[in-house]
Amino acid sequence: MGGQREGGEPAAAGARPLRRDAELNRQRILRAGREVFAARGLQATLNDVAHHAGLGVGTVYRKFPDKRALAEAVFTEELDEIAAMARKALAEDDGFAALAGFLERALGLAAHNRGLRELMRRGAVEGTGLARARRQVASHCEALVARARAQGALRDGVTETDIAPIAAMIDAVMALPGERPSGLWRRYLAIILDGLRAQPCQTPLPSPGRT
Amino acid sequence: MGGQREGGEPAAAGARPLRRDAELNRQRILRAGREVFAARGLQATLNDVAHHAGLGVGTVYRKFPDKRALAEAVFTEELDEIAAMARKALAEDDGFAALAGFLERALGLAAHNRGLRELMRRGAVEGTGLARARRQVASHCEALVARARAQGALRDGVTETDIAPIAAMIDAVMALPGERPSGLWRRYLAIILDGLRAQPCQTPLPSPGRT
DNA sequence: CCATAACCGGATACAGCATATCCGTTTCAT
DNA sequence: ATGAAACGGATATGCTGTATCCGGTTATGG
Repeated sequence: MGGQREGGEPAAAGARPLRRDAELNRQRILRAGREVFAARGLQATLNDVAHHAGLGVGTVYRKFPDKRALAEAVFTEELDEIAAMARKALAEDDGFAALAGFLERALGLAAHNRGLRELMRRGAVEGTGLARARRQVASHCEALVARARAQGALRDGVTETDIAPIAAMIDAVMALPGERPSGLWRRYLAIILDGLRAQPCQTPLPSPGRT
Repeated sequence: MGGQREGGEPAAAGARPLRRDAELNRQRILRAGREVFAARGLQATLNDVAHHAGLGVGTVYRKFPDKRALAEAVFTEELDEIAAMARKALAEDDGFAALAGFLERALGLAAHNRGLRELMRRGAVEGTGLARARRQVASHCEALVARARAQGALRDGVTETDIAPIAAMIDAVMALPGERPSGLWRRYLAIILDGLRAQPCQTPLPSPGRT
């Protein structure tokens, strides 16, 4: 799509294939990018990534013109994974359970990925593959909401525009200092999901303690 | 308390009073600090504040050793206002309404104060007057929750430790790009409050549009 | 009105940081 | 073996926010 090679396996067609070690390093960098961005967020340096990959900075800058390029490559993949989750949810029968389950799974993924969360807040530059993946996810969410609504499972006034704010709220809980790796966010997601149902309902709350 | 004069009127006892113009400028700076921090957040520069106050940078640095000092002075006041709100709520009869009303009012205040919100996320340096004010607010929240709970108004498992995450969530909605000055947050606060009640209940949702 | 201590203004030195480059060295491929 | 490709990482660059310094100004008491 863009100017960067897809995350897949070998080099793309048109261009002369990379030397074997070079291609290997490309993979290493992508991997390291994933890990570093997940752990330290988007503000991580390409130097960080390089070091983490056991490579020199120069190597990284030869493969990816700048940080944006690498981040885009990395997160487009991850957003596509989420889009796939949504598609799978769309196949379930119970519209509300599908929506709820998707949110839980997608946010569970984000829980361990600070970079991804930061990306949700900010927003992608238009025209990138990343923006495309983003729209993809958004449109699947719409479908999920629409179906739950069609089944009469949603409280009056709930729309697809509620999804982003809800994600933002849960993200905020995840970002809370202290209980980083705990599942505290599930507690609040439960409260919110209860609040989205057509029929008033109180599922048992996940405890404030560990998951 | 700290080493800085209180926000009040004239100079403190012990020290020789400031020259009249100097004291006036002190007020100007405090005022400007409030406004600038509220609008641009804690990352605002003392140079910004100075310019906003119509004063030179040097003047500001003479009154406040650094940004932290000014921010502390400014936000201690604001937190005290919130503590006062909580005390007033504690005087109401209906424990749940008191809690809900307090949250609404306090968050409504935060809605227009980016600096204050950033302060909630981060957390104050221990030992400052600011930390004291913070604890004050926290303890009042505890009391508010305890009372609602004692009146049997709270859903099972809800505790005072839920307040901070809830505030964080609402803050996240306020920080959402785009709908900054809208009252969108009230919508989600309503959902969450419904979820806090002992009896399942659905108050009508504030619309996603303007307030 | 004068003297002088207090105060003001804002140009600028400083420090920290992330980005991106450059080029001598090493590795691959034939 | 030998040239092309790739590597490494020290370092130049640019930017931002912090804080100081000192010549000029203003208030105040005698």
